[in-house]
Amino acid sequence: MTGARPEQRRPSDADPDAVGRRIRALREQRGVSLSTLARTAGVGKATLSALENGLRNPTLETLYAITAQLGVPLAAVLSGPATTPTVQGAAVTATLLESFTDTDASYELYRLRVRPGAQQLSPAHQSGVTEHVTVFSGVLRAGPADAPSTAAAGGHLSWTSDVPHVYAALGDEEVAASLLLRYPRR
Amino acid sequence: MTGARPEQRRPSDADPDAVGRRIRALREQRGVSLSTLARTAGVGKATLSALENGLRNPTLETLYAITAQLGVPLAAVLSGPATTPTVQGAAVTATLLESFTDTDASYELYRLRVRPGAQQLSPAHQSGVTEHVTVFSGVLRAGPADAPSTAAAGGHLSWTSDVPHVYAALGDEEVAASLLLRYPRR
DNA sequence: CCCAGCCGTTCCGTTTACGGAACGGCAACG
DNA sequence: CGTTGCCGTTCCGTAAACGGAACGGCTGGG
Repeated sequence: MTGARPEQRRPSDADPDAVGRRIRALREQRGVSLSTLARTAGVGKATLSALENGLRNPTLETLYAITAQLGVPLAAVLSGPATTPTVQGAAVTATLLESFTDTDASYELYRLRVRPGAQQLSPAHQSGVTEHVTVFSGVLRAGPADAPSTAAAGGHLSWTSDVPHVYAALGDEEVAASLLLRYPRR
Repeated sequence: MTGARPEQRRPSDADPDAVGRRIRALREQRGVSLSTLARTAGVGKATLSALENGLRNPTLETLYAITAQLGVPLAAVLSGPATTPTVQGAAVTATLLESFTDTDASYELYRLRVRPGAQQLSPAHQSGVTEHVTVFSGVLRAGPADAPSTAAAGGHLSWTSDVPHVYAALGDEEVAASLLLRYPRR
């Protein structure tokens, strides 16, 4: 590095490690080999390999060639949902992905993370609010406080949240899930 | 359509000229000089100058340093404001909100819009892929082509998408919904 | 068993993005 | 006028991102 400045680490926001992991995940999800993706994207295997392992700081052109071939926007491999509002609770972290309103109701779509070994009780919402949860990973126990249900990866739960309700991760794995809140128009 | 990944993209995403113009616009909008921004962002004036004039292919690190100093997410200079990756089909528009991978499977969360008066048939996915749809508004008829189900606002449908499947909006109202695709790890 | 083919990583020479410094242009001031 | 100060651009040596090729590992076939 130029100048006699102490090496500054920037592990957080746009670190090459996270970008590399996302690219590798997208590639493997499509069942494509590194060699093939490198060839079809028009970049060197050395480049793609180093990039996926976070050993390089790619140029925009390289990143674009790869994400274009993967069929995702460039932003998809950069740091996650940027500057989105997040709610933190005892056991649950919720990130708002999108909100939506139509004539009958308004909706809020959240990304949920539930930490293991803790439970979170939420007070009742206004009457008529429903919650829909789809579990990505882990085992989730959630629902009305007096009658929660359990769902594993791929499962779906829904309930009317006009009574107090709970969230808990069973086992010692963090639960990832999506949550859709539906607020009927009053 | 859910079979086809987003393949279209706006060409401006990685156009160094457009990126440079957006950075220059953001900088001037804040009334800060090129020299000052370069110093506070910790990049060379030569770099910033060349970048703004579209003469270089910046690295991720450089872009991040500059956008962080400008106080905007990196994605803000890659494409126009509020652009999201979108797949268009005959009847369905899908916007990727988030993708997620864990040890067992990977997930893609989409925002769906289904136009009334049309129907869309999607080919089978690889074996084991499941789709979860939660309807925001309108009435959706969707599922395996030989046995689709119907859901109204607040309802939820899910099916295994290793056979051809259909999407259609019943009535004359557009359907808004969320779609979660789950790809088991092979 | 060997060999062919593909995998992802490593090696290495070339290209190029990088920042410090030098430059010309412009405005303010004595 | 010269001088000073900041502007954005250009020059240039260095560090590093790049792709081609070579490499070792694994798998399937003869």
